[in-house]
Amino acid sequence: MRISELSRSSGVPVPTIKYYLREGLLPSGERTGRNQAAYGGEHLRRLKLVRALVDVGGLSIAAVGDVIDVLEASDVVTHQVLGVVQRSMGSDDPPEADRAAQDEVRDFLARRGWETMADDPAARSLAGVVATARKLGHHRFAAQLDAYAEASVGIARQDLDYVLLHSEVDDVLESMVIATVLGDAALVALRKLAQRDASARLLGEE
Amino acid sequence: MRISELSRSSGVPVPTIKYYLREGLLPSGERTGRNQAAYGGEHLRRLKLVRALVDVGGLSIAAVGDVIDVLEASDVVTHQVLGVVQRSMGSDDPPEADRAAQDEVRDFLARRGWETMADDPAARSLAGVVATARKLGHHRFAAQLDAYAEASVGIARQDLDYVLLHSEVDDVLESMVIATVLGDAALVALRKLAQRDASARLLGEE
DNA sequence: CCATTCTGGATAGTGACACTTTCTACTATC
DNA sequence: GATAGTAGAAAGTGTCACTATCCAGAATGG
Repeated sequence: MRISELSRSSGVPVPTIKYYLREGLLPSGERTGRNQAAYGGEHLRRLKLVRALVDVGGLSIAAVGDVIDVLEASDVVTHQVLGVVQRSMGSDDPPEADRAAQDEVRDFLARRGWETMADDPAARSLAGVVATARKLGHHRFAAQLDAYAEASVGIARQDLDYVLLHSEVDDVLESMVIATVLGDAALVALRKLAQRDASARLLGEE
Repeated sequence: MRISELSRSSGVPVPTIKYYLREGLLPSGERTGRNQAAYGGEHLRRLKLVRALVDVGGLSIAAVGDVIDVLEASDVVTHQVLGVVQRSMGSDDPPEADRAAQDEVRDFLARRGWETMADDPAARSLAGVVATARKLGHHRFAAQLDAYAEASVGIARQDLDYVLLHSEVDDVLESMVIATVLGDAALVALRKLAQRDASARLLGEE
């Protein structure tokens, strides 16, 4: 497969593929001459993954690069990939949390038995969210966290089941990346639909 | 309050405040002279809201403008604000869904009794997610939707409760905006924490 | 054989975005 | 009366994700 066919079957313009090659998001094709190279199914597959991460996951090109690096490192454990993917998906630098917000999040983590995750980036961005809520006068927002967490636990169990179910079929690591990124997008969309449904029922249509 | 004090108490640089004024994100202060204006608490409050939408919600300046416009329109109903906020938060243009993905989402909506929301942007982006999953070889991803939806319904109920609870205290519309945007960020962070917890339990630490 | 199309690789340019900088002509304050 | 601050306008900046242009050489169709 030459680059034009790769472009045709992926829908990604040739110059963009070249750009991804330059950025190390795609391995270079097998050289068959001074200015000729052949690409295979793995390239197509990788290209689709990159586009999914960018288009659906909203990852920057640099973040996709980090994910790819982890996928290609051979000595990486499943549990670690999750961390890298999650970090790549996180916001660049969450607003800093003041003491009160940090305390609320610390208490919350303690209630759930999640104390060990206090310095996880996700916990920090959670503290940032709570701090922002407080600055906006929404001091009771933190009380929502328990309900959100309850739902999240159910979702996470689903996520794990899904990944483990696919562990024979495919590359587990890639499945984990895909499930994490697509799951996020799906969940956000579904929350919107559920909100609109609830809102329509309680507050009346339009 | 002059602009420098507004800057100091919000942490937003003066030139940025001027930029927001130009973009209509902030109403102009009350003129007290040819080149002097006074800003009040409502300006500070608005400024904090703008920063929350940008920093936590990841909204573009244009999207924040749309939200502000709706908040300032007096004849708007609660249920409509939700739609505008949700649209402002959505990705610009989700990947197009092929027939198979559309069918799966249609079936899913029918199972939930959500047929009426088939042309909601959130439903479209959901179809885009499913289509992307299929392109990546994850045909069973759509089966996850029911579990996600179940969790989303619980979350949405929480969200509504929260907004209605605050309907006396504050501006309901603003509460809705804040709860929707911050809730999204909180939920995404919590899913990560829950995933890491589940992953640590099932797959072993580190 | 030869005109046209395509190739990998390098370099430079583009458009959107969210600010920043700089400017001018004033005004407030010490 | 020197210094700092102000509104408003215009131009500039840095980042990002491409996109365009070149080039020498290779593939392909007639």
